[in-house]
Amino acid sequence: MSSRPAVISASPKRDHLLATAWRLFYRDGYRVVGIDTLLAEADVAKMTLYKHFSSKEDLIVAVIRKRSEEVQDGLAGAVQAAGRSPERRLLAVFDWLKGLFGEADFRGCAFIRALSEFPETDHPVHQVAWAHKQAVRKQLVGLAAEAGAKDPPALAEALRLLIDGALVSAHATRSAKPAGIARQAAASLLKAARR
Amino acid sequence: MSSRPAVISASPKRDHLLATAWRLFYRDGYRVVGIDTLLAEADVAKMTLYKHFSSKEDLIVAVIRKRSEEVQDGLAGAVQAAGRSPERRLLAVFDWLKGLFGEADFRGCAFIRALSEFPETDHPVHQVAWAHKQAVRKQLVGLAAEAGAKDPPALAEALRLLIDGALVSAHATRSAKPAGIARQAAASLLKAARR
DNA sequence: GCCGGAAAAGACAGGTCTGTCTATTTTGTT
DNA sequence: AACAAAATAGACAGACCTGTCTTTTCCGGC
Repeated sequence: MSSRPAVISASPKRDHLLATAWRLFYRDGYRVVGIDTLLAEADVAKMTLYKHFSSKEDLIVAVIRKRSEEVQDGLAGAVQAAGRSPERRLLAVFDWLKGLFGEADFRGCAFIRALSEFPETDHPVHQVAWAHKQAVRKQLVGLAAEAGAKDPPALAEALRLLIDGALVSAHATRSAKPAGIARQAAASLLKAARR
Repeated sequence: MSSRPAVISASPKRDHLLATAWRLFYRDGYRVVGIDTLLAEADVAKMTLYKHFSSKEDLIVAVIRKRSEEVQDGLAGAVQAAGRSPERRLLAVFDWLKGLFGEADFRGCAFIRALSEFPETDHPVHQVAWAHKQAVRKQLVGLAAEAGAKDPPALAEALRLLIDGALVSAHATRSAKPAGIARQAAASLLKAARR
């Protein structure tokens, strides 16, 4: 018996589809990009797609889940690289943001855009996008606690507001500046939250 | 000669179309709602729509512009009703937000959703939605200056990040709580910005 | 009662969309 | 070389999309 996993997952075609779908969905939008466009771009047959994903919606969910993991890993890496100072570790989140905003193909937050394109809160795409925001919130609570905040969940929540706002601003202005504004505000909030 | 304005605007049919379009676009999304659905809901003929608007895109822009005026007026009214204390006037923005979040049909920020559905920054819909955010920013700069902030534009920018973040959070959680979090953070930032 | 403009009704063109199906070809393993 | 699994090409259904066009109907002012 081969060691093939029970769930159909690790497949080169599947990965290639996910990567291409991510690129197009993020660039143009989840709804506006059609299956045929995606297949032409990926150079993959339609039946192959529907063998790996039950529907376009299912594909979108998978794309968002994968991106969520990448973002969480990137964030955790940036925090770890920031050293041991709890304050610096917390503010490293905003430096990481600045880097993200500076990328040439930055088009805003894929998760906020998913929440917007699928505004019904019980829609699977909406829910998986929101699950990402909650995962980030968890990371922030840890950092806030480390940094000695009196009420870590409260500080984390405020920081998330700053981050989401910065993501929106950076998208529309095509600028990394909002990261700096958010960073300064975060430092101020942290100071106040320690007292 | 009657006092009809030069620009074809104040028409009952046009207003009715704008109102219906707003309701459907805000509930379901700008792209997902088709012209035919809108016309059936408004009980208006297709040619009537295309007599008042040159295209669907033109209609979306008009809807967003109208909503922007309403929001700015609502905000200005809430600030004025808050009295003369500059701090209270500034924080009234967040109380107004709380009321907005509590509305039964609240579905997030129509402008952020427009920015998300039309992610190209030079798209007319993207630009008109961003113009709204800048108009709100102007109002905030005034309030920040009144409240004695050292750098009013900087404080206003930070407040806008909090507001946009709260709008996203309130949408996904169907809760008015983010308004309180943002209000508290805003009060803290204001205190720090006065020193 | 009549006339003119606004609106309605509905067909139409030319696309696009998702998802299914079949038949053929490629690929990897033994 | 043979076989099985995976992927391909391409047609297809049935629905939807925006925008245009023509014909008919309504309605208010004179």
